[in-house]
Amino acid sequence: MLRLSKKTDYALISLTYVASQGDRPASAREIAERHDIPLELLAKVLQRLVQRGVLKSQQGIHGGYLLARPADTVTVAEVVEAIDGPLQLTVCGTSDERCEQFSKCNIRDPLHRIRDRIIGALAACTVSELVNDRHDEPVAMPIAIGGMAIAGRRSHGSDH
Amino acid sequence: MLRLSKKTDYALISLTYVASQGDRPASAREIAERHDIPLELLAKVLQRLVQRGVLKSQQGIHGGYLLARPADTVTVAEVVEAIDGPLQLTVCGTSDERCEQFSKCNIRDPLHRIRDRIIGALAACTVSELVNDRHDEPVAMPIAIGGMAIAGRRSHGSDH
DNA sequence: CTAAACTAGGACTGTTCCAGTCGTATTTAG
DNA sequence: CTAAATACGACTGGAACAGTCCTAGTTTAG
Repeated sequence: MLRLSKKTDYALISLTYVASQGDRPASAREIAERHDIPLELLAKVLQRLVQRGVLKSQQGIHGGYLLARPADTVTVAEVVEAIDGPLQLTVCGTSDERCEQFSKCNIRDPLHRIRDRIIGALAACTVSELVNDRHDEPVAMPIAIGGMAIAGRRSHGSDH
Repeated sequence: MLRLSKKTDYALISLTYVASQGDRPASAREIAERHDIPLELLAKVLQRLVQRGVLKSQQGIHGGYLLARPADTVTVAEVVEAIDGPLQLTVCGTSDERCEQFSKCNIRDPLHRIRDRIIGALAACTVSELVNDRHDEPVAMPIAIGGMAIAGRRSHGSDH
């Protein structure tokens, strides 16, 4: 354990990409294809980032996502919490939740301090830094990757 | 995600307790009862810590576990790695393992740096510190004498 | 020598929770 | 009106963790 969820991973990848695109809105489909991420899953991640005020969305046919705030104000810690919820090192909450073993737990406080330090490590990195350190082709946009990129269209109500 | 496994949690609790008992070996049963941990599961955790050279065991009827090294040389990072294996923030390994999305991943290096910082946070805390900060009834601790101290089993200790 | 209490360790089951999918509604542009 | 996009809830599958069971080997007491 002690790893990021895939959703959080996808969120960071997406934010980095969106930030690298400046004012041009990036659609979920575009992000998914460029990074090999399941579209439907990615969509939910992006929507949650919108709810949390990290991204803003533009609906409609030429819609997509943009950063809601400057890239250097969005920390990795914030993204992790937005997707996975508050960081808890153990099941018996980090604060004052109750668990049967609570009173018998001899390492509550030190663990709490370690948690704070981990959050600190996550908070020390912003999306802006992610963008600067990425190694990513800026906007090449390969239309055909080993065949029809759009071939995987899902069935929609054909003739009715 | 981004939480410790129960096993790691149990390992830290056990090490803290074992360390607090000085030269008296603590049995798996004793640790399990005092902290409400399933005995069989705990046993495997302790065995792994022996294999990793963190604990040493004493077999036979009055057997149990002792620290294999001074408490201030055992870090939380080491315990986490002993139980959960090497820390990986994402499935596509932190180093040079391969995953399909690897080449398309735009946040590899920053994530790697964050991982190092987290390990640093874990390495900064030793079992010795855990012992000092615990809030645990020390169980009648005439350790200096060693040998005969048979700690009574306490079923419920509700402090605070 | 035998029984009891312990460690050692493999095999097995149960369960949770993440990852991914599906279906449908809504918005926007041409 | 239709196509392409966001929005969102409900559902399924599966991997990995959590926990159990069983057997073997070790040491001490009587």
